[in-house]
Amino acid sequence: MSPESPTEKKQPDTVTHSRSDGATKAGKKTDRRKAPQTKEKILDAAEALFVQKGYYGTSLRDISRAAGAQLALSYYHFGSKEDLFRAVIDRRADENVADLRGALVRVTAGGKSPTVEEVLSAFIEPVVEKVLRGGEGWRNYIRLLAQVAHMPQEESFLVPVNIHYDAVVREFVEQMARLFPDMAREDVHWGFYFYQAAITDLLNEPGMVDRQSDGLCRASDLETIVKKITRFFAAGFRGIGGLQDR
Amino acid sequence: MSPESPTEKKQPDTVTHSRSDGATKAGKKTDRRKAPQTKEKILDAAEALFVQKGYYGTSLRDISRAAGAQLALSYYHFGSKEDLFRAVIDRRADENVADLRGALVRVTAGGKSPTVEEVLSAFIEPVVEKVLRGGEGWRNYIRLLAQVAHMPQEESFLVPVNIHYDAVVREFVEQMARLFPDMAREDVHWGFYFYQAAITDLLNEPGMVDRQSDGLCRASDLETIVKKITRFFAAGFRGIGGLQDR
DNA sequence: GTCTATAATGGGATAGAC
DNA sequence: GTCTATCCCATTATAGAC
Repeated sequence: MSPESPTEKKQPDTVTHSRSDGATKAGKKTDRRKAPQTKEKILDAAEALFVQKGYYGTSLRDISRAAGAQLALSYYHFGSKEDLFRAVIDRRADENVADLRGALVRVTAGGKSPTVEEVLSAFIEPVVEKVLRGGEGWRNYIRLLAQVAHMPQEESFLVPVNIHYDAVVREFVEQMARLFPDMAREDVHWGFYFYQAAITDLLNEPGMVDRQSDGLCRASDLETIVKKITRFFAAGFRGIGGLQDR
Repeated sequence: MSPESPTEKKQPDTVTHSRSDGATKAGKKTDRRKAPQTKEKILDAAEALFVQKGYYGTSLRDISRAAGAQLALSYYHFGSKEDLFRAVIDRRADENVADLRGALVRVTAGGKSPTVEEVLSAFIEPVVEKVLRGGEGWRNYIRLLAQVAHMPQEESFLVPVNIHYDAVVREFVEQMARLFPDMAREDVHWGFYFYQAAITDLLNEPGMVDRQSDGLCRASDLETIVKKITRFFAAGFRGIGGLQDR
């Protein structure tokens, strides 16, 4: 288990010192206000490495090296490893939740009743969008979220994730329940939970389906998957909901 | 993050020395053939701890302490931490796979065509059976399997899991495809993959549904879940299979 | 804010007596 | 097969100069 360092390209140090706002203040003393850059670089590196090797499998040394920063700076900016992990989760959570909520609001705009497919799509599409077009940072973040969803509950550093995302999930379940007024509330929860499980699995572990299907299915082809998964789970909901017409 | 040792009852040392075959050889020297017990106890402890804290989060020192054995014995019996992990997976794999295969054979006995529910049940019931009535060891093992299914692909120690379980999963997918001859093979794989995702999530993380549903759903109530999950996914398969009558 | 240096601890792994 | 003792290295975390 040789701890491989990730294939990160370290930016040359010269770039680090060339911030544009440094020029405006006309170099009195050496401009050392690199904090925003360093902080972000540490967060980026942590995000990438936590995904690749897990929380325990990643050391602050790995992170510092990948970020091109000093080990001590992780402690200066974040305090501890757990705090750093929390900061990684927190950084993009609000935007992500806002996008999910926005998508839900959009399909229910004007009090109209959406289709099951529309509600299911509203939950997966903002996420897929980020993976496909949000750049490497978002790609790592989403996968990290999916990974966290599968970690042992006992871990104390997992709490912040739940805080961010529980509320919006409830709103989706609410909307689903409105679509199937005759379905037991319990069953709506189960159905949506199964749906979340499929999504997090997909985002997390691109390899199992590919292998089991001999390449027929490709978990990395997210555009195809959005169609497949919404269709399948819509059928599941309609089947247990007893209504074929929505 | 205090590393709690599991609630294992240490067998008193007196019992350790009272193996029946020790008497047959009429105590020449001190009978030290405790290997089978020690080996199993290390495996048991490893199984429990890997589930609780993950691979990297568990040290061989933790395992040895929980097993009531010396640190060096883990190396003597298994070689390395990775090898120990593999041994944990291997120990119960054959029996587990045999039960899955047996359940599949049973619902297709005599060349008869099973229902979708029967095939889905054949995949989840042997597993649930072990969790409910297989004792603590099986309960830990199944959860460990579910956990492994969600770990980063890159980990080298995950290979043995795939080796054991891929074949039988293919057989289930085969049978499913036979039930839906008009469904694209690809879609059968997707459906079964979603199903596996829901199962592994359920076995892994008993807490998320409970929380999201305010206790309405309880992931620990596996008997209820077998009904819910097979019903939901059968509906999913029928919906995309275009056949309402099987 | 950044750096070097180091403390304090725990990790995987092995040698060798019994 | 079991045990003690130990090597060597990585880890989290902090102190203090600049």
